[in-house]
Formats: sequence, structure tokens, C-alpha cells
Amino acid sequence: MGEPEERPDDAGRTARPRGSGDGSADRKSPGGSRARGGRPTMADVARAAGISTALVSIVIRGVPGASEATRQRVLRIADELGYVPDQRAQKLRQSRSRVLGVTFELQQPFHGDLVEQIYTAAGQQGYEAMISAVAPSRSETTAVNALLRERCEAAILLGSELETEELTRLARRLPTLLVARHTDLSGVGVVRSDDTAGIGLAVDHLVALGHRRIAHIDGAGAPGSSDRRLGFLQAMAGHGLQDTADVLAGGLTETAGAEGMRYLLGRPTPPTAVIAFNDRCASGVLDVLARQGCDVPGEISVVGYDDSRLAKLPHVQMTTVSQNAAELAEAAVTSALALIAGRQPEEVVLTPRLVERATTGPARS
Amino acid sequence: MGEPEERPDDAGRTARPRGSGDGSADRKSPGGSRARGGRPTMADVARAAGISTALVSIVIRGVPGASEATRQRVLRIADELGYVPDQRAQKLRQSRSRVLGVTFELQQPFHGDLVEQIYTAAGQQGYEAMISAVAPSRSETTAVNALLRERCEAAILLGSELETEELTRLARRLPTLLVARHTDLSGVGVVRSDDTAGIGLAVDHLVALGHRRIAHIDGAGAPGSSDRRLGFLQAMAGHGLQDTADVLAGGLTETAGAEGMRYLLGRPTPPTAVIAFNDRCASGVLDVLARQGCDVPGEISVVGYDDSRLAKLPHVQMTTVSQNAAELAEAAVTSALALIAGRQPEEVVLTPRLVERATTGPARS
DNA sequence: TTCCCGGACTAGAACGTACTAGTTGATCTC
DNA sequence: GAGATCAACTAGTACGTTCTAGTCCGGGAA
Repeated sequence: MGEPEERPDDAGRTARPRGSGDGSADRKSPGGSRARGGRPTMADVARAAGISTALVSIVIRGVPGASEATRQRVLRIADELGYVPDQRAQKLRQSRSRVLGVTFELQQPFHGDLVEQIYTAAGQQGYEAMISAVAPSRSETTAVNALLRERCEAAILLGSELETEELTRLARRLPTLLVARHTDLSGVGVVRSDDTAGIGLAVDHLVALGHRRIAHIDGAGAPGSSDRRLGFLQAMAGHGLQDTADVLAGGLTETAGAEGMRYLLGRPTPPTAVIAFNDRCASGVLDVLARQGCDVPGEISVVGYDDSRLAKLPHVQMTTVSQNAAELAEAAVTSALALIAGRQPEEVVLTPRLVERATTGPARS
Repeated sequence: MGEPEERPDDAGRTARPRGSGDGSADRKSPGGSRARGGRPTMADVARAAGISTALVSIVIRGVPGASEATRQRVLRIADELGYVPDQRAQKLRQSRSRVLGVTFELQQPFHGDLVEQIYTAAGQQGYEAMISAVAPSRSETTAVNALLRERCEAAILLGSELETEELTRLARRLPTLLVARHTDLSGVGVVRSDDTAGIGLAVDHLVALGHRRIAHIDGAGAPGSSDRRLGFLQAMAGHGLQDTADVLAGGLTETAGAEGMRYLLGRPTPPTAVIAFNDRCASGVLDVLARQGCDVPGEISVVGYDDSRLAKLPHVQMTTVSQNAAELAEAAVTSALALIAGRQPEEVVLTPRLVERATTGPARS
């Protein structure tokens, strides 16, 4: 391949230099007069404009106290120098950081929806969202600690699986808000949708379509899982169907859904409808059914949960229970701000809504 | 529902107070002697221990210069007070922030994989990754500006779609590294895998299995798209199959793949194999095929790209071209550090690898 | 004894910003 | 014409850390 590199491990790798002078050498001193190797500061702008840093600060923040002429000149000079305010110094100076910390799971589409909405909800309240990801190789504790060091004013944890003890410790140092998780812990705020009622909606819908044998592939130990399981059993019992209510241990991934569905299809009398723990799980269910040539909703109906991106895909059109990410996010930000303001933690429970799409239909039998 | 709230829009929402005294009132002054309403600082710890802040700093950072007895005592007191170092103040004082900024697309599974690996790769080099998400409602410019204000030492942009002009501006202020995107722009580093060769691997594989009519659903204007399109056409021509090479405008979502596949199935003579722009796109393709009762790989073979989480799902087992997220991430971090150290921007090209799984097989005809 | 050395510790100055409490000089009021 | 008012600007401190340049003290070497 290319010319050899001094890096030791360049197996299967090509590297060639690029550019011709626009590299880092130029970057070091764009302003000219600035001596140190850092980025331009307010003092650099002030010096270039022949005024005090205080006045530059006034202009940059856009507060009254500077003449229009000066304002224009300072902004122009700042732009020329490539000046960007140092957020760390800003926040350090201001007593309030106006930052909300958010932990989320990197591979959970619904968390992606929530994060997006939290960005905008926080922005509308003059706050900034700082996100910290949870992944197989990055524990929730690591993610939370990162937020702690950033001096967020509050932490919003999406679908947290933190131990009670750790949660208590966190809540002692920082206003803490749990989203989409149920907890009896006092001292932490909760914003969630009514999981029990949500699954109830799904059951009602299916029963109204004539289904009797309905299975629920649950979320195993995931947050909200036990509520949904309970909601399923209660709703089924409410329709007198406790004997045909079937609960399977599942999980929140496509794999869990696929395994669950394969198991159900192996039964002598498979259910005519399946309610999955979430959309990802339902995706796995649908995939297995499609591969088996099983018509959805002709032979089997499927309901997901979350109304995430996955459910909305035009070729999927999944019937699902919507937690309404936007509403949840807004409630989360509002609650977090209330906590910051010193109000007592509350539990906000939103009402979910059934979104009927194309994966449910009349029972066959 | 519950008792009325003072919030105006409490439609479908229940709120009840929770907890009994472990709320924010307690949180305000856990240390006891601390007057202001903030979190404990180094000075608080120093006061409680009866020593100077400098010595506390020495203990907290774990550098030599304190007796073992003091060390123990300070750590105990710090823990009791719930002291956490203020990262902003730390970074402000230190000339180097040791933070790498990363922008990524919230709903792109492969970006999730990359981010996860970047976290660990950065950590190994003593750096911290600060992530900033891109989503439909949050532009890449917004994401990049957030990083700029945080005084990251470098920016790593995953699959950026930034205009050349904006990219140039950014690169002038900050060492900038593009991942998985091709650019001729000098002054920015690039880490990508060889897209042309990658698609070539897929074509070679399919041709070896006897396929002749092969279609490529491309990535429309997405980064890397033109390289892959070119690679497809070149590889097909290399096998003398330029006449049966078929390129369709696609995109990087399931929807694009599904639409493309439906279109292909409507043809008089559909292809016997499809190479999608990425795994998400291939997911859409597979979904449509499953629904049509079309056997994969019996009737049609499908190849994805990225080897993301989606391809590895046990019930999917997608044949795909691996960009090896871990390797890409490590190269990205290494390159970013090189840029920070003042070395000239390079283009690092990794060699992709074909991962044969269950969605490809011998051509039927 | 004297001198020096080194371990344990501290005073105080940065870092880049925001903000309080001014200081100008000009215009307005009666 | 004297004081008041106002707009435009500045000096200097504080935010919570790190780090340089010390001080202090006990003990070993000469």
C-alpha cells in the first residue's frame, strides 16, 4: 500500500500526508499578536480593540452597556480572531451552570428520540443538555460520574438501572430525575408514563379485535418491566382471560423478541397476538414471523411499545403504545428545573396512547 | 386523575409529591458548616481538615507530597462531604483540557458503536470524550458549536455532512478529524475505511457464488456514497459484468432500503443479489424480502455495510462489510492526538473486511 | 555545634470569564 | 450655573482549581 508509517501497528492501513500549509502550524497564531499557543481570549479581543475586557464581555453577552459603534467593532474583531467564549470559564464564574446532565443508552432508539427532545426542551428553558452515554463497555456509574464532574445542576437518567443505594447517593449530591423508570425511592423525581395502563390499552385493543390467546414477551428485569407485566395480567383478568394470558421472559433487544417468538411458534397452540416489551423487541418478533411466512396481522397480531423510530418506519407500520417522547422530555426538563428550584420531588405519570397501525387485525379463529 | 397542578398544561398527567424530607432542603447543606448554597469545594475540605487547599489538591490528584496519614484523612473527609472536583475549574487551570469532542448521529447504530469505542480509546490515552449529538432537530453546526465552546482540543466528526466552507472554518480554529467521510480538503485529518475496496469485496464474494445480476442501493448524497458506488461499478466491470450492474438511489435508513427493494422486485428480471449502502438500509431490504416470502439467500442474497449491531443480531446474521468500529475508533483517536501534537493532517485508510454470515448464498439460476 | 537536605506543608498567583462598584464626560433641569 | 442624570466605559475581585516558589522542622553528616 502506501509508504510505511512510524506507527507500530499499521497492519492493513494506509496513511498519506495531506494539505499544504493550512495545517496546525497556521492554527497556532491566527491573530498575530497573541503570544501563547492557546486560543484567543477575551483579553486578546480587548487588546486588539483597545478597550477593557469588561466591555468585550458586555458586547459578547449582548447585554446593554456598549455603544452601537463599539459593539459592531468588537464583534468584527472577535470574529476575525476566531474568538469563542470559553464555556468552562463562563460557567465557573456564574454561580449557576445552566447545564442539565442526561444519561442514555447509546443503542436504544427510544432513548435517541428522548435525547433529541430533551435538547430542544432544555434549550427553550435557557438550559443546555450535556449527554453521557451508557453502553456495554461504559457503565451507568461511569456515565453519571462524568456528569457529576461537569457540575450539572441536575441529572436526568433515562431508563436507569442503577441500584437503589447508588441512586440514593447520587440524589444526595444532585437533584436527580428518573425517566421511564418506576421507583419507590423518595428524594428522586420520576417522570414516566403509566406502564400498567399502557399495556392495558394494548390488551383492550386486541380483545376488541377478537383475540383471546395473547402472549406478552416481557422486559425481564428492565425498568418498567414489572409494571407492564402486571398491567398485562390485570387487563387480561379484567376480560376474564386470565387462563389464556401468557407471559414469557424476554428483554429489550431484537434478539429477545426473536427468541420469544420462536419459542411461542413451537407451542401446540400458539397465541393469536403478541405484546412485546418494546419496539425493538417487537421488531425481533416481526422478523421471525416474516421469515416463517406467517402473515401479520392475518395470522398473528403484534403490538410494540414506545412508538420509537422503529415503529414508524413506513414498511413496518407497527401498532404500538406511544409514550410520546416529546411530552416525556418536556415533563422531564420541567420537573428537573422544579427540583433545581428546590421543590419537593414528584412523580409525574403521563398517560400513554395506543397508536394503531398495520401489525394488528381481527383474530383469525 | 390526580389532584390539580399549578402547571397550565396538565392534560393526561398525574403528579403526586414524593419523599419525606430527603429532598432538596437536605441537599443544600450536607457538610454543615458550608454557608453558600453550592456544592462543597476544595476549600470546604481544607477547612474541615484544618489544612491548605494546596495540600487537598495534592491528595485528590494522587501526586506525591502528602503524608500517608493526611492522605487518608483528607480522602475520608472529602467523601463525607460529598466533594467532587469541579472539572471546569480543573480544565480552566490546566492549559490542556484533555477533552476530545465527538459529533455523531443519534439514530445511526454504527455511530453508536463508534462512540462506544471512542470512549474507551480516548480513555486509554488519558483523554475524555465529550459527545454532542446530531439529529433531525439538531443540526451538525449546533453540535459542533457546543464542542467549540467546551474548549475541546480536537473535534472528531462521525460521518459529517458539513459543507466545505464550514469545515474549513472549523479546521482553522480546532484540529479536526473526519471519520468515515472522504474529502479533498487539506487541513483536516481523515480516518476512513476504503469504501471502494469494501464494496469490491462484496461484489467479489457474490460473483464467486455465481451471481451475475447484482444491484446496489446506494447512499444518495451521504458521505462515502460516491466511493461505494464507484467501487461497485469498477468491481462489476472487473468481472465483465458492467451490463448487469444496477445502481439505485437509496439512502441510509431502513425506509430507503425497503423502497429500493420493492422497486427491484417490480422489475421483469429482479437481481439475484443486492448490496445495500449500510446495514440499516439492508435491514429494510431484508424486511421487504421476508414479507414477500422471498427466501434469503435461496432466491436473493443481501449484503450490508458497517457490521453494526444490526448485522450481528442472531436472527439476522447479515453478511456485511466490516469497517471494524474498534479499529476505526482507535485510529481516529490516535490521529486526533497527532493533530493536537501539531503534526500535519493525514488520511488514514483502513482496509475493510467481508464478514460472511447467513444472507448470502449460491445464485439460483 | 553548624550546615544542609528532604519531607510535609502553605501562600499566592494564575486560568478566562462575569459582575459590582465605580469613573468619566456630556447633557438636562430649574 | 450648579447639581442631577445618563450613557459609555474600566478597575478589580471572585469562581474552584493547579502549580510555582517558597517556609518550616527534624535529623544526619562534618
